[in-house]
Amino acid sequence: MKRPKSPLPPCPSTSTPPPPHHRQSFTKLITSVSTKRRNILQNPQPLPTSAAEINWKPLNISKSELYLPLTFPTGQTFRWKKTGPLQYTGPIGPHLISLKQLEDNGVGYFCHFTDDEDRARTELFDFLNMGMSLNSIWDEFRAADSRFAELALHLEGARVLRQDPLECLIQFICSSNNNIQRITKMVDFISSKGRFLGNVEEFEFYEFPSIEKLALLSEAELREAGFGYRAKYIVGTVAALQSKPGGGQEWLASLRKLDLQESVVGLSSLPGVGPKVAACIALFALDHHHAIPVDTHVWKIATRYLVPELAGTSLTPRICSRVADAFVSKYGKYAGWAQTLLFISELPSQKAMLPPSVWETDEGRSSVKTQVKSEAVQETKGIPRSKEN
DNA sequence: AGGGGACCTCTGC
DNA sequence: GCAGAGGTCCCC
Repeated sequence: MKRPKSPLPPCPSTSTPPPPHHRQSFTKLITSVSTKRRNILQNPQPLPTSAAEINWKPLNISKSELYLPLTFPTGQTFRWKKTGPLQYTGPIGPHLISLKQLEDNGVGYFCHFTDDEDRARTELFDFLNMGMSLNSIWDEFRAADSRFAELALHLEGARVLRQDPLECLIQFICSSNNNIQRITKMVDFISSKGRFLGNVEEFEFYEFPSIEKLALLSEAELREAGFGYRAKYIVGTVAALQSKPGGGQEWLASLRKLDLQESVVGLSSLPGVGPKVAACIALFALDHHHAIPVDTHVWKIATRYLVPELAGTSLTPRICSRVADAFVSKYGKYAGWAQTLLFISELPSQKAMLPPSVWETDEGRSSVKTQVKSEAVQETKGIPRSKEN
């Protein structure tokens, strides 16, 4: 087993489990229609999505283990939407779940649409990687790197999710040389081919389409939808998956059992998957916690702090793997989790809220020209983070 | 092996 | 206009 035994408390039993009929009636208020009917759904019913109406069930997890604004809108997944203050909603398999940062230093969840609440909770725990203790992992990073320790003070709770491999693969093929807004639009388009789950706020949510459903997409249709040259990658990758024994799903799942390098070799055989995308899938979906997605931000960090001797060279696969090795040497077997925090700290939205003291160079300081009014900035205003008080 | 350019589209300066 | 967006592919 790659995943260590849970250092966190097991599934918290909700203190006051609502009677089954409660859940049932509540769920019925949610608009949920079959795929066949969804195109006649012109005026979705108003939905009970305001925080006051939702009976949040507690997850026994502190803000330092999971802080939603640093976990969901920071580029790991493009399927989750901000549906309220400190609140995010997204599909996990056939379930539609909202999460909210609660005032009492915890996180609440609510299953909008599921036929099996217990199973939904189990899959939520899995998706949130609850078996991993962010605090323990970060303790090692803090000990190894004072700069990480400084950043960690301000970016508590930036967690790595455990996503479905197929969803992750398709999302990150879309991500190449692309911006978040457009990636989201593309992922939404693909998602809309799956089974409709329901609306929350202005968003429609869908189960991610199966490989069989994805295979119905043509390159022309994807180009029409604005995928550009990535259209042929999607079509090619879906075809490659279908050609695997068992139809691809099995093959993807098997990558979790291989070591990182074998996984990356397998993934890289798919069109549109290079070293960066492969590392993202390995880290965000395949339990390879030391995978290092080396993108432009990480490359900057690496040449500034970690491997200055590589500054000026270009990001070839070989150099890419040297950078990854340097990360693993410094941070150890969960190095990918360190990369995630460092990446987030480079996002303009997050950089704007870090004190200048964490930038050791003038270059870093001057790169933040204006205060960016980001989601996370605003969220942080909502519930002040203790370290900044 | 590794540098260089093309590739879709959209946003921000 | 033109670079840049959490790159990849192809060619030399």
